[in-house]
Amino acid sequence: MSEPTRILVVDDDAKIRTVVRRGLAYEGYRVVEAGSGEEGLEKAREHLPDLVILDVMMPGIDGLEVTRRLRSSGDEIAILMLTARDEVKDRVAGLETGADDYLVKPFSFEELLARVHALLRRRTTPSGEILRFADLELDVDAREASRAGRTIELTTTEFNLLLLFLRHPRKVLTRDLIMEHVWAYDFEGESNVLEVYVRYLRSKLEANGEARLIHTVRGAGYVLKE
Amino acid sequence: MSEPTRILVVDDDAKIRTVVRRGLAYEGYRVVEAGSGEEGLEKAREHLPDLVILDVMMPGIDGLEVTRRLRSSGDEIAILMLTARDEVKDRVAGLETGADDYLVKPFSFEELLARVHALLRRRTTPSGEILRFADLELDVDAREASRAGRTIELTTTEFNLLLLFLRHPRKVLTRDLIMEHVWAYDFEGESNVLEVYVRYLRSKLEANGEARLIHTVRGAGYVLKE
DNA sequence: GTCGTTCCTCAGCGAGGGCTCAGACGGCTC
DNA sequence: GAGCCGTCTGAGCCCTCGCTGAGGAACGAC
Repeated sequence: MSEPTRILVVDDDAKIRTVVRRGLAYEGYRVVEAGSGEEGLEKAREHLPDLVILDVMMPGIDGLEVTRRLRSSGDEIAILMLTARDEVKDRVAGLETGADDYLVKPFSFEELLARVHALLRRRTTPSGEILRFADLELDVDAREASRAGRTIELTTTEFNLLLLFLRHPRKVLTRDLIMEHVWAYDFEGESNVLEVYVRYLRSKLEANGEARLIHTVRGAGYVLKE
Repeated sequence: MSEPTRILVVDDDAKIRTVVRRGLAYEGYRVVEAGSGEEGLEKAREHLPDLVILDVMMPGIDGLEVTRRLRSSGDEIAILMLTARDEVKDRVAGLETGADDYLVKPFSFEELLARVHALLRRRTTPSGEILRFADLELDVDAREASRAGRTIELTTTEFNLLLLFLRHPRKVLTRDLIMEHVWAYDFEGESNVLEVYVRYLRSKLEANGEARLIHTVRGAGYVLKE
């Protein structure tokens, strides 16, 4: 909500990437590019985008395979597939492997934008959502957490941070990724805000001596796990 | 001069949406459109409409599923379902999942309007409606509140604001949402009317030293909760 | 006109919460 | 066991957000 929506564009055609990137950036999205399937998977892991725009036909790992792997990784990422004209079988295969929608090349930017909007709408947190992990609950509407029944008040930043963890349980989130998502920094100088907020969260979540849920992964980042 | 009634129209057929929107707008309603179930849920969350007009047959999340999700979110929204001709099982299923009424396509606008009026009458002011939260009561007809038995006089604006809170208990309502509902602003310049009225309400509701019910969520908005 | 009511504006203030910093801690490597 | 690097911790600064009290504008009743 507060954090900007991230879109990953995977296409081996640099021209298409550029057009799409510029257009989407102008619309206020954060755009990451990848020129191949391999790079796409890597960038997806690195940035946890909300939406992936994916060309089917690429040398190496193609769009279908990328879709398959993204889906098997468990995150709920929206996938918009770009297919060549008249390649009906591609579109069918795309939807079957798990793409959420497809767009036939060539397309106008407006068409693309319409699909993007539609897909992102679907992704956004549905009403009444309560995220759970172990004995921890986060009521997104009420913006409050609870653990083992006791209510926990959170400040905005704490809430955003915990939300990120709960959306990606059991995944190690790197410092950079967290900073980028919760603080929207491409920060230059060093700062230890993240450590400080992890501490705040821990102290609130473990106030009654409960087990640690946010674990430090030295040299990497943090994970939410039992 | 109470807040305008909001109606959300969810149908994948743009023509139907347009006809319905124009007609209802002419009748003085505020209309929001959505072209899919997903978008419908999103718009419902964003605008908190009083009534949803919902097509059953839609690709993706269909009308039944939308109904289910709206109902599970706890808000009391009136739902009018649009079903294809002769699809009796749809109508039954619709009512079973929680729709309040249905209308068979094709329909005349007058028929639709009649149902809309009927539903809104039933929903918004079933005579003698009293909203409650904790020890707070709001008599919608009399436009007056009471807490722990003692009667509280409210001005129009105070009433509208409290009504909004009582219709969405335990939900954080953003400033923008509240402004939009109670003041019908798409306000440009800054104003702190909202803060002022929250203050008025608080001072009236807590005149005898009772616990706070309207809580500030810094950086976000306000919630009604114990 | 005067009075009362309600809506809204404004400016000052207080504190919540975001962030920084320095030093302590602790796990790894050698 | 020593040293180092990465993380944790406690203290504290400071800015912004929201709260407050006062008062002016608009409106209607009389």
